[in-house]
Amino acid sequence: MPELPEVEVTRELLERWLVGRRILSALAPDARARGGTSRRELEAALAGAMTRGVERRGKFLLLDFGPKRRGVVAHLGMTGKFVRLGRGEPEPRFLRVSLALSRGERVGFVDARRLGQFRLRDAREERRLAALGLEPLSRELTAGRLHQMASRSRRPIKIFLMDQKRLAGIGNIQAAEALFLARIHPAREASSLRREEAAALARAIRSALRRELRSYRERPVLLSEGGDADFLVYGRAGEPCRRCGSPLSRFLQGGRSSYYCPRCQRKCPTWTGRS
DNA sequence: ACGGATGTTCGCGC
DNA sequence: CGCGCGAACATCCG
Repeated sequence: MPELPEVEVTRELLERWLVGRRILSALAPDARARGGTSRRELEAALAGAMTRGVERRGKFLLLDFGPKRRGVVAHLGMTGKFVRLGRGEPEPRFLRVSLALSRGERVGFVDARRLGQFRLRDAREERRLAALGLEPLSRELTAGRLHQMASRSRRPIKIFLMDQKRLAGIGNIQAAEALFLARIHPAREASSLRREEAAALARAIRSALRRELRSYRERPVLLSEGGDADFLVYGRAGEPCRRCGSPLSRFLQGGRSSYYCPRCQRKCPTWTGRS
């Protein structure tokens, strides 16, 4: 599930696999889902490139080949992943882009559903990247800024959290996990959050992301196998809440599943301290 | 067998 | 501009 933590761990992998190594040739039989760079252009631009660095912005991965070459912007979508193939290793299904390195090694972008992207950077990509909101793991995320942004949105807080123009990198799973940690009901209107709730939420977001990062770093097998880490609430409808034991609930928000604990995450908190 | 759900983003309407 | 919905795609599950 490619949200910020998985994308960050993928970035670390790509850094180890690619930085300082030359791409001898590239094959992109099926790199584009809905527009993007043409196959010829991609292959021509990547052949001979030396990878200088791999960055992450929100859920986007950026390959840097130095000032003389166009970089790559990649997005995992829902099913995208990067794999490393040794000499003679058979190609996996749904291989979209393959980068040949020395010693017969290859790094491949695999994406069954083709909702991911692997494109050369251009003006349009720059605009998309520039439109991304703040990095939730950086100092940019403060209680004050979160409260200020939330106070201007009438959407449910969970939908708000997943808006990449506000915070970059949070998806359906991490939104559910963070709201559980902060004890906030996912359907609460964003602008109704009190200052201390926003502060708790800012801490919860960092905590949920770090927890997930740790889980992927410890067991990177989860990445390649597409397995799930164990979540606090996501995907656990009917199972007991890890905090209070009540059965967790599921409902639809914007067409996507939301999970929460009806006891820990009240729509009308009774602890506001004002009544 | 078939309908519904699955982590994503984008573009189109209001 | 804010917001909600459906599309893009392929697979899996009951």
